[in-house]
Amino acid sequence: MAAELYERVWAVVKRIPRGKVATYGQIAALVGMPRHARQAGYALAATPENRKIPWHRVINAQGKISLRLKRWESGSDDLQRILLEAEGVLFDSTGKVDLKRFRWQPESAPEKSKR
DNA sequence: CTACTGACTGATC
DNA sequence: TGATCAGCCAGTA
Repeated sequence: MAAELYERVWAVVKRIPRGKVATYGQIAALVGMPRHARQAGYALAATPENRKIPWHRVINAQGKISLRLKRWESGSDDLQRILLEAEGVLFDSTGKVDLKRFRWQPESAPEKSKR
């Protein structure tokens, strides 16, 4: 079952150091799914609270909070954003994170060479 | 098996 | 910067 992949995703997410963030595509690639960003998101969506997973450190490639912003509970605008700011991740005027500075770059994921 | 939807991504306008 | 289009995979109806 894909549940194993989920656990793998969570494991990767847990490896994200405080004050850093990672994109879905990045996580997906780390777990062995180069083009499964969506599924990576699925895994995060299925992340059980009891797992203590810093899911808020996982954002989209645009450096913005995803979640399709469709069902945020009244009152809590951007919980994810608050949590990230609390860890040192800053957002710009457009509400985006400076991936150039806060993107988590795992050793196993050489992300050099200008794209 | 086909169709639709979904925490996405990258390119283009 | 922001919106739109198409591509990708998986789960569910």
